[in-house]
Amino acid sequence: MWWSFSVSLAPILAEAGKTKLTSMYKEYKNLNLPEIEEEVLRFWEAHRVFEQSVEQRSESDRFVFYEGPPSANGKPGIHHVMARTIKDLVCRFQTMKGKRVARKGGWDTHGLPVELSVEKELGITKEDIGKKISVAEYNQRCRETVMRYKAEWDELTRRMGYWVDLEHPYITYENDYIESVWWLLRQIYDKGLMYKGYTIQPYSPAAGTGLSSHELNMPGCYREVKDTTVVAMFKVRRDERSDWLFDDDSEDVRILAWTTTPWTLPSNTALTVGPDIQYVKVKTTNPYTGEPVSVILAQDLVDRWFGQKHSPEILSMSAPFPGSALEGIRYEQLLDFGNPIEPLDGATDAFRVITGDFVTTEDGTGIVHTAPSFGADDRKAAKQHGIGTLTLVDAQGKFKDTVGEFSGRYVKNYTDDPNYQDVDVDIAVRLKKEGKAFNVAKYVHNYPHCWRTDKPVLYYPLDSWFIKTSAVRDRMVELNKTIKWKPASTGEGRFGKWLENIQDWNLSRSRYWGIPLPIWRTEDGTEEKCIGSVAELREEIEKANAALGLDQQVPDDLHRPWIDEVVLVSSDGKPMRRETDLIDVWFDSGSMPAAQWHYPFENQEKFRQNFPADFIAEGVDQTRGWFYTLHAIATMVFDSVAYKSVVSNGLVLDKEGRKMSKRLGNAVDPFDTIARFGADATRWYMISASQPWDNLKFDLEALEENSRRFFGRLFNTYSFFALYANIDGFKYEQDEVPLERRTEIDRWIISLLNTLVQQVDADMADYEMTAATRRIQTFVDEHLSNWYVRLSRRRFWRGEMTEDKLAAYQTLYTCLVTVSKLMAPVAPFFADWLYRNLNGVTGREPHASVHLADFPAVDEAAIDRALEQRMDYAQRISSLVLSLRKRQKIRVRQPLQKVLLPVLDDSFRAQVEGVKDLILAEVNVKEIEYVTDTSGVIKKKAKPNFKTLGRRLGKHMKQAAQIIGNLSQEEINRIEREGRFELKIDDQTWELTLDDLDIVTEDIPGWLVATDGLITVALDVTITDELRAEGYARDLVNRIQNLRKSRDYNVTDRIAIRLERHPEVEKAVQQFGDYIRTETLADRLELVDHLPEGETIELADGISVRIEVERVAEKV
RNA sequence: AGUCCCGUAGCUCAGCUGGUUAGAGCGCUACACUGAUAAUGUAGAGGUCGGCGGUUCAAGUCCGCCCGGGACUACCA
Repeated sequence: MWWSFSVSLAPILAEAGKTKLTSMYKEYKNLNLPEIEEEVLRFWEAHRVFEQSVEQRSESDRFVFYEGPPSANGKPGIHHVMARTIKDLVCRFQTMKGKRVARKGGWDTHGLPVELSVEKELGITKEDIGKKISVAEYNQRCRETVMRYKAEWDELTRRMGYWVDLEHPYITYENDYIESVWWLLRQIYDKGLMYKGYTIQPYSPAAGTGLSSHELNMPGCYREVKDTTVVAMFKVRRDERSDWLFDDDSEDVRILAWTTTPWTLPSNTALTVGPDIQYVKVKTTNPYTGEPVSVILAQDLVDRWFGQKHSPEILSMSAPFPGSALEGIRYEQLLDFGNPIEPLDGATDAFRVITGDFVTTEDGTGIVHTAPSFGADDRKAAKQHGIGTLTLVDAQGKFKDTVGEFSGRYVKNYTDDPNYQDVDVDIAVRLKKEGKAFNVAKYVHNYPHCWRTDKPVLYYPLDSWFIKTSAVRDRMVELNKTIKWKPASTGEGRFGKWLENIQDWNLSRSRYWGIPLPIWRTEDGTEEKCIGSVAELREEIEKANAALGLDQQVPDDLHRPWIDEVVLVSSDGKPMRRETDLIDVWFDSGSMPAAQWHYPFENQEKFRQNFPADFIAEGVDQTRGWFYTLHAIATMVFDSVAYKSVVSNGLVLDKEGRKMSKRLGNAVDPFDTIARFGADATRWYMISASQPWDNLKFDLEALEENSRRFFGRLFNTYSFFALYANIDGFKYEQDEVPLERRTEIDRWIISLLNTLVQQVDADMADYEMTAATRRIQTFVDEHLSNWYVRLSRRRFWRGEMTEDKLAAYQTLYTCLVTVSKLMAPVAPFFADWLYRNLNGVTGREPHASVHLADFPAVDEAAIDRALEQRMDYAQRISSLVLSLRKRQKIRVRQPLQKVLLPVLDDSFRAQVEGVKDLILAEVNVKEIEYVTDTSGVIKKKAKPNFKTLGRRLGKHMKQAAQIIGNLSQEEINRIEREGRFELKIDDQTWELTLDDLDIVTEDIPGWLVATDGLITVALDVTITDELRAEGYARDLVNRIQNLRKSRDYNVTDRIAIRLERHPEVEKAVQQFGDYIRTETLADRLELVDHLPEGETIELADGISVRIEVERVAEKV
C-alpha cells in the first residue's frame, strides 16, 4: 500500500515496572487476535504481570473472591470459559479500581464421578471394592485419576487469560483441608446440629447402595414407566369411633386408597387423610365380586372413580365430612402375614387412620396408603401419630420369607430374570379375589431409576447422618436477604424459596473416596465422639492405646481405609469405631472459605482478611450446590454470609438452543474456538451477546461477526492513528491542547468518552457487564470510528503540525488509551496490546501493562450534554440530507447550495449553528438556511405530551389527543405566543402549558423534506452550472487520487496533469483549477486537445476523458 | 409436581419506574464513498412484541391463565 511505511517491528521492550519506549507505533497488516494473544501471554508470563497486579495494591483494601473448585477429572468445556470470564473480569476490574484481589485456585477432588471413572476403568462395581481390590488400592487409583485433566485445565486457564493462582491452590483431598472440614463439622456437631437418623432414602437394590440426590438427577434417571396400580379397600372396624359411618349392622364400609407400588401394600400400617379435605361415603358394588359395599373417598374425586363407562355406579352418597372426622378409625390389616409391627420411635400401633398435611386431592382417592418403611412422608406422618411400621422387603429388593406366597419374590426385576413375574400383578389378583380391590389399572408415570443399573429405585429406610439445617432455616433466610444476587430472581426465587422449606442435609455417603465422617461410636451407640482436629485425634488415640493396649498412630492419610482402622475408647473403656460413612462432597467445597487456609490451625489472619467473600460466580446449577453449602456452613459456623454478592450465569447452549453434550456432538471445543478466534473475541462475545444469567446460544458465526465488528473496527481505528502518527512523529510530547481550544468534534468525543467512563464504571461495579460491553462497543463503532475518525480524517493527513492537528492526535490517542482500559477486564489481551502499543511510544504512564493501570476516572468537567445533543443533531441532520440526496440520486460529490432547516426555538438554532461546518462538510452543501415560522412556509403540527397529560386527563385523554392533533396553524401560533392553552372537553376545562404539547414541523410545502422525530430538513436540489462544475472538479480530484494510488506514488510526490479538452471539464478546470492542484499535489494542470496516450477516466453523467499523470519529483 | 429463567424482524439481542411511529447489529436488496479500502457510509424490504383474558385514558412493559424452550429441586401416594 503506497502510503504506508514499512516499519521494523521493535521487540517488546517494556520491562516490569518501567517502560522503555519504542520510537514508532506498530503497524500491522491484519488483525490476528490469536497471534496477539500469544505474544501478550509471553509478556505477562515473562514479567509476572498477574502477580504484580495483585501485589502492587494495598493489603488493607481487599476485594475478596472465592474460586469454586472445578474437578480436573473431566475435560473443560466452553461453558467453563463463560463462568471463568465472569470471574476474571470482575476481579480484573476491581484490581484496576485499586483493590487487592487475591485469587486462590482450588481443585475439587472427591466424589462420585471420580469413583465411577475408576470403576469403569477397572471394570468393577462398588461391591468389588474390598474384595477384588482393596480400599487402599482403590483410593490410590482415585487419587491418581482425579488430576487426570489438570494439564488441559491449566492450559485453558492460561490461554483464555483467566488470572488465578494455580501455584498455591487448595486441594480437597489433602490432610490439611480434611482437617479444616473436620473442624467445621465439629462446630456444627457441638451446636447440636448433627444427628443420626434412620430415614427413607432413594436406594438401588440392584446396586445395593443408597443414592445421592445428585445421582438421582443424572440425565435420564427419571423415566416413564408403566406400573400396575391398585385402589385397595381397607375394611373399617366398627367401634365407638367409627359407628357413625355405619347405616346398619350389615354394612361393609371400606376406605379407598390408591397406590402405584402395590408391593408396599403388605407393609401398610396406616391410612392418611387430609384433615380439611371433605370426604364422602358412597354405596356401590364391588366391581370384581359384585358384593354391596360402601367406600370412603374424597368428595372431589368421586367423579374419577364413578360414573365412567366401566366404573361402578353410585347407589347413594353421604353428606360430606372432613378428614378430621375419620382420624383414629381403625381398619383391618389388608394383607396379614402375621409379621409383628416394628416399633417406630417406640410406637407399635397400626391400622389406624391418621392425618397429614401432604395429602391432596390431585390424584388417587384423597387417602394415602401409608407404609412408613417405603416413603418419607409416610414415615413422618406415622411417627407423628405413634404408628409402627412393617418392612417386608429386604435390601436386595425382595420380599422377606415371612410374606406368605410372596416370600422371596423381587418387587421389581432386579436380577434380569427373563421369567420374572410382576409381583404387583399377583398382589392385585389376590386383592381382587378377596374383594379388597376397587380398581386395578396400568398407569404411566415418571419414576427415578438407578443410572448405573437402569433399575427402578426404591425408597428404603437407611441409617444416615444429618445436619439439622432446618433448625437454622430462619437465619439462613435472613442472611440471604443481605446477599446481592445477580440476577436477583435467583436469590429470591430459586434459592430463597428453597431455603424457606429447607430439608435436613443428608451428609452420609456410603463411599470410599471422600472425607471420612469424623465420628466414632461405641457399638451400642451410647457414646460418640466427633473429632475436630488431628491433634485431638492423636490425644484420643493415645488414650485408646493406653486403655486398650493398642499401638495405633494417626494415619499419614486421613482417608479410608486407614482412618477406619483407628479405634478410640469410651469413657467407660469400651472401644469406639468410626461411622463408616463419608461426607457429601458438597460439604467439601462449601468448606473452602476456611479450609483453603487450613483454618483455624493456620492462617487465622488470612482467614479474617478473606471472609466473607465480596464476590463469587458460578453457573445456576450451583444454586443448590456450592452456593447453598457455602451459605449453610457459614451460617451455622460463623453466623455470617459466605459471600456478599454472587453472579449465577446461565447455560451455554448450542446455536439451536439445545444443551451441549458429547452425546449430541454439539459441544463446542473451547481450545479450538480460542485458537481460531482468540480468547478476547470469545470472552467479549459471551459477555456482550446476552446477559450472563440468560442462557447463551453459542454461535461461532455470531462470535466471528461480533469480533469483526468490535475488534476489527477498533483495530482499524488504531491502525489509522498509527499510520499518521508515525508520519508526523506524534509522541504526545507537546503540551496538552486545552479543551476549550479544541474543535467541537474533539470536545464532543471527549465528552462522550467521559460519559462512557462514568457509565461503564457504574455498570461494572453493579455486575452489569453486558451493558458495559455494549456501551463500549457502541462508542467504538458508532462514535469513534464511524463519526469522529471519519469526519476528522483530513485533519490527520493535511499539512504541517498545527494546533488543530495536534489536538486531533491527542484526542484520538486519549480515546484509544481510555478504551483500552475500559475494555481491559473483558478483553485483557487486546486491551493490553493496544495500551502497550500506545503507551510504549509516548511513555505517558509508568505502567508496563494496562492491567497495572488504574481504571479511568471521569472528568466531569469534560462532559458537555449540550454538545452531545448538538452532535446528535448533526448526525441526524446529515443522515436526513443524505437520504434526500439518495432519493434524488444526487451523488455526494456533487455540491448543493443549501439546506433548509425549520427552527422552532432559538436554542435549537444555536445548537445547530455550533455544528454547522461538520454538517456542511459531511453532506457537501454550501449553507444552511434557518426557516422560522415568521417566514410562513412552515407547516406546524401539535402533538399531546401523553406523559404529562395522561395523569391529569385520565379517560379524556383520547379526546384531548384528537383536539390537539387538529389544532390549526393559527391556534398553534397563538398558543406559542401566549404559552398557554385552554382545553375544553364536555363541560370541563384544563389549563395547558407548552410543556403539555410537542410542536413539530412536518412539512415545508414545495420542498423535498425528510423528518426524524422533531427534526425536519429540506434540501435545495437545484444544480447551477457552477455547482455542476465543482462537482466535476471533485470527480477529477477523486480519479486523480485513484491514479496516484494505483501507481504507488508516495503521499508527498508532486505530479503533473494533462487533461483532454472537454466542455464540462474545461469549465471545471477554469473555475476550480487551484482546488484540483492543491488536492492532488499537482504542479501543473494543463488542458490539451488530444491525448491519445492517456488513460480514460469516467466522470459523472457518463462523461469520460483522457488523462495523463506523471510524477515530477520524488520525495521521500 | 414445585420454583425460577427465557419466548420482540430470517438470525442474535435492546427496550429504564406503562405514554402512542417497537429499536440495533447481522443477513438480504439497492446504492454511495474511495488518502482507514480484505475498510467505511446511506437507503429499502422485513414485526399479530408466544396465545388468551384482565387492570388502565394508555400494555412489549403490570396481573392471571395457557402454550413452547430451558434449568434446578422433589418424599407424588
